[in-house]
Amino acid sequence: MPAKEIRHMMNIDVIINEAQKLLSENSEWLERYNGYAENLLANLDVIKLNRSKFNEFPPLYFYISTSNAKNAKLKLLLDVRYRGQSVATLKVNKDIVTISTKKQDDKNLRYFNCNIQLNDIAWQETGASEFRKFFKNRTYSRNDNNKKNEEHNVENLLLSEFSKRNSKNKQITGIQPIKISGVRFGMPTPISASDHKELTYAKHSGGGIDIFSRTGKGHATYLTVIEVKDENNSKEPPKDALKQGIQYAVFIRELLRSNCGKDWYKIFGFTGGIPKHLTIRAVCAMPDDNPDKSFEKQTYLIGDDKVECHYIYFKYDGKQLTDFQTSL
DNA sequence: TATCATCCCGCGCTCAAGGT
DNA sequence: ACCTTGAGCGCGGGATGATA
Repeated sequence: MPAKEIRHMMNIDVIINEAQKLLSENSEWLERYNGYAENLLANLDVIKLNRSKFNEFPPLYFYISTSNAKNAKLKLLLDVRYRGQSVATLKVNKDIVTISTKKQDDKNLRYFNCNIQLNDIAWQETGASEFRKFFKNRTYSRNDNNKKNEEHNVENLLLSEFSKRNSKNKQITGIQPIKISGVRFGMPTPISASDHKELTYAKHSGGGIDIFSRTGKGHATYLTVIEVKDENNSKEPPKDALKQGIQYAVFIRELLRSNCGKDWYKIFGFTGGIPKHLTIRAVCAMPDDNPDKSFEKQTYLIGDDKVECHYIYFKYDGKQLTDFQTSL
C-alpha cells in the first residue's frame, strides 16, 4: 500500500504523535528559532518606523521574510506581490525608499504584460507611480493557469479579507492575520507536511504556514493555522489539508513550550503570558466543492494543550472569494 | 459570582498618494 | 495648489475565559 493511502487511514492522534516525535528527535530547530525570535523582536521598531514611510497599494501587497526581518537594521527589504507573486523589491535605506524590478522583469512581462522596469528608483518618482498604477488598473488576472500561482492568489485574497479592521463587508469576523510590524509574514516551520509525501524533517527548508492568524476575541483568542488549497476534490480532500494544518499546529505548540516560547507569543501579537492550557486551531480553507464538516470543532490533546479543527469554504472565480462558510 | 485581563472592532483623526 | 480617497493608528467599548 502506498504511503499516501496509509496516511489517509491514520487517525489524528497518530498524526500528532508523528509530528511531535519528528520535532523531538531533531532538536536543531530549537536554537535556530530562538535566534529568529531575538532578531525579530530586536528589529520590530525599526521595521515599523521604515514601514510608516509609505502606504500599501492594493492590489500590490508587501511581504517580509525572516532573513529580511533579521537584516532590517541595515536596510529594510520587502517583497512586493501581485496575486501572491513577487513583482518588485522595495528597499528602505537611511530613510530613502526605492523600488526595483530587476529580479522580476522577465516574469512581469510574461505573466502580466508589464514592461515597466524599475532600477532602484525613488518610490515617489513617476516611474514607480506608473508601476503602481499599471497593476491597479489592469484586469485582475494572469496569462497562464499555473496551479501553484492560483493557490498563492487564493492565499492573497484570504489575507486581504482577514486583514480588514472593520466588520462591515468582512466575510468572517474575529480574525486577524499575524504580521510583523504590519507586514505580511510567512511563518516558517522546520517540517515538510505536503500531503503528497510523508511528514519529514526539513531543517531550514520546511514548509511555511499558509495563513497564520489569531481568531476569537478577549481571552478566547486562539492561534490559528490555516492551510489553503485552491481546489477541493477527491485527490486533495479537506481532511488532507486539515492534517497538514494540525502538523504545523503541533510545531507551533512545541515552539511555544520551548525556551523562546514567550518571545514568539509576543511576536504572534499577544501581550500576556502563555496560558497553561493552549488551544491552537487548525483550519482548512478551500473551495466548497466537497464541504466536509465532519471534523468541525473536534479537539485533540497535545500534552496539556489541544488542537481544535475547523473549516473555511468559499467560492473562487479566479478574481474573488464569495459565499464563505466557516466553523470558526 | 464578581472582578480582572486581554483581545477584536468601531470611531475618528492624520496623512500619503493620486487626480485635476 | 487643492480636493478626494483610503491606509494606518490610537483609544475606548464590548465580549470572553481566568482567577479567586
